[in-house]
Amino acid sequence: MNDHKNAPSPARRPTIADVAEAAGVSRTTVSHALNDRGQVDPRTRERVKTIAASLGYRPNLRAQRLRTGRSNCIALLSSMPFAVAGGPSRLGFMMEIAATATEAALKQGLALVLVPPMQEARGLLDELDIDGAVIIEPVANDPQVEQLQRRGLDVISIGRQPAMSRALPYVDLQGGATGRMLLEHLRTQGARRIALLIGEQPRHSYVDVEQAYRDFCHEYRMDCLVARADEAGGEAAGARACQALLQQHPEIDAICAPVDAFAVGAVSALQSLGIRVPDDVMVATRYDGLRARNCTPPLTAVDLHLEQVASLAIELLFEHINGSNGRTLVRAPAAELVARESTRSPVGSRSEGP
Amino acid sequence: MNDHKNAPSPARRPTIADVAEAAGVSRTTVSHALNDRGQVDPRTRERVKTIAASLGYRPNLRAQRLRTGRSNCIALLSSMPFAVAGGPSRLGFMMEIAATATEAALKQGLALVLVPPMQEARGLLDELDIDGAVIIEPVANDPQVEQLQRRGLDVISIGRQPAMSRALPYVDLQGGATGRMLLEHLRTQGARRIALLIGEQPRHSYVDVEQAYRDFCHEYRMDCLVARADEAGGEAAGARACQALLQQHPEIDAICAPVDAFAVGAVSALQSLGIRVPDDVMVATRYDGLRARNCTPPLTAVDLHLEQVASLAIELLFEHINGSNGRTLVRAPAAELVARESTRSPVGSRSEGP
DNA sequence: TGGTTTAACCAAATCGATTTGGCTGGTCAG
DNA sequence: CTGACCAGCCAAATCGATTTGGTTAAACCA
Repeated sequence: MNDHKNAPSPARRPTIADVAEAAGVSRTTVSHALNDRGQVDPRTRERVKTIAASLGYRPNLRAQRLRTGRSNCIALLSSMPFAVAGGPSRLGFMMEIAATATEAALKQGLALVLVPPMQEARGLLDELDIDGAVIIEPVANDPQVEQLQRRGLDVISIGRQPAMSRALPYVDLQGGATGRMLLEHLRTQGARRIALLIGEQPRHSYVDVEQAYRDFCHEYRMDCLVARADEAGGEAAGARACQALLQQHPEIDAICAPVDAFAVGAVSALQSLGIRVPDDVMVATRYDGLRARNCTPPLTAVDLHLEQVASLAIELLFEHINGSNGRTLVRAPAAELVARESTRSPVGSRSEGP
Repeated sequence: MNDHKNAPSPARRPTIADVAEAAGVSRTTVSHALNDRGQVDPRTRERVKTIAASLGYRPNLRAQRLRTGRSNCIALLSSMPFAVAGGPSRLGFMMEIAATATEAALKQGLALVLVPPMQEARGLLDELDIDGAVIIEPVANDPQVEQLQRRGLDVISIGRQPAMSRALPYVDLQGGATGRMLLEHLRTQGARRIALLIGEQPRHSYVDVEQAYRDFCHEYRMDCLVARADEAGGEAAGARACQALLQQHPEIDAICAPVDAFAVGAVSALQSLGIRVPDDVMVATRYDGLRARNCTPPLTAVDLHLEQVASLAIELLFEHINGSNGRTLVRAPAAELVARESTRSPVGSRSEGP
């Protein structure tokens, strides 16, 4: 049972000590040789590398991490409840970003772990051995962000964290410009009394789009009609908010609802009230996901270029992990409108004659 | 600059030694007390726990992992090229499983890292500090599986690994039954000359569905028409295969294409040939994802209950990681047909009379 | 009383790397 | 010839936990 020096146990992975012995040098020299550090004779360096390779040596990651204090692992989280972030099919904003981010991360040698937006995850957040995190559209004073920062981790966000004295470094999604684009589109299509339906939470996209909306209303001398729904309520909350909105303001002829779940909820509320989309009321949303495309009618939305956004986010986080001189802001590529049936001008299908 | 014993540096996280000193016991006792191991006076145990909590002590994960040899981290991988697994929007089978699996994993205290199906990931697979992995529909002699097993990691698969003397433990997706269901549905809808379009790779779902198809053909005295396309080619490959198939066999009145990318490719090939779906040729697929639903016409597909499949997979892997007596097989819940326009019976729109 | 058992605790080894702070012996300037 | 300097190498400390193999004193038994 005893392992004698000259009877190496067959299954064990070779360690740096094995390489050192085989090469007839010290562990220090092996470490230096393999990592291209320190003063090592070039010939020795080569020899060590060859021997290490022939032994199939791979450094033990756990040991390396304990010593260096790095885990080469980052987390991706969203503070949106899954009712909005994922929906029944669990595919949405977060997953779309996750798919690209994980690729981008691996290219930098980082593994990406997914943290689902669920309550139980909170306790487990501290158990995660990570170097940093990307958080999607955090709210002001986001508890997850605070929890991560308390651990001294680098955190960056996709979409600015609103109302913070010192915001996280972030990828700017330019919510204002995107909102403006949707509103202009609705107006071009003929809408004159546009309402805004956003979430209650202090999220950058709501704040920015609301500002854009107010500016827009002011310019065109339109009444400001802002309704709010609770994100956790998902589509149903959107439907309720829409219903209340129409009761108070039956004159509305378009709804801009950046959250896709709210937009879809609004459509179903409209339809159950016998109001036609887009003929009577147009609907537009921001995130161009499964929901927007599968809606009847399909919803006009915005291509945010999430793939590039995700890559930029990983790059940004990487900068901050490696030295503290990373940028505090990266601009996402300009969003593009994807016009669909839900905002089609009622030409020809108009219910009233000229 | 020196840290004197009585001047604790402010930022440093407390270690087990700090707790030991504060409690006036040894590190051993602290470890035993906190982990409910060893012989420790119940009063001491309580006291240590209280002190640890008041100091905000959390064990260093990297140290724990080096010592215990566990990382509490698992990987999710797919051997399907992204052209099929994800597509342009990167949302698909893998991401749908990922979303649920990451939740299920966290509940077991495991972090889940996503490994995208890309070539560059191969080199990085060895850098991943994981206890085990879930692989989606591996092919026979899957290189990723081999790479993981060489490291001595536990690997389980979603969908049986075909043609292996000793298959991985797996969640049985029952490809045969699912295929049978699709074929029976097509027949019920009036199809009499059904072709099968599958991938070239030795994947369980192809093998099983092909077997089911051959049995089906035999029972109903139908000709066997099996076309194959290369997964890496995505929709285009499906379209080409479909085109070739119809040139040779213009009598075909239905196509069963388990891979959604192939099915969508087939539809576009049919349409460009002036063949109507479903009136002239019906199309059905297996994975009910974005592609199937967004296709015009929407494709009949199968609800595989991927959420439950993902949870079962995590459970299974967990069993194997904790002791070697895990089950070798778990059955997925029965799949359900989701009938859509692509297989609607041509009642009323029939081109030929009775 | 002498000997065995047991509860309670601890010092030191251990995991496998990196890093600090040396120690050599040779070269070169003064 | 002496001291400074440097290339090349190594022993030991270090990271922060867990685990092994004790020691001590009290309890128990014949």
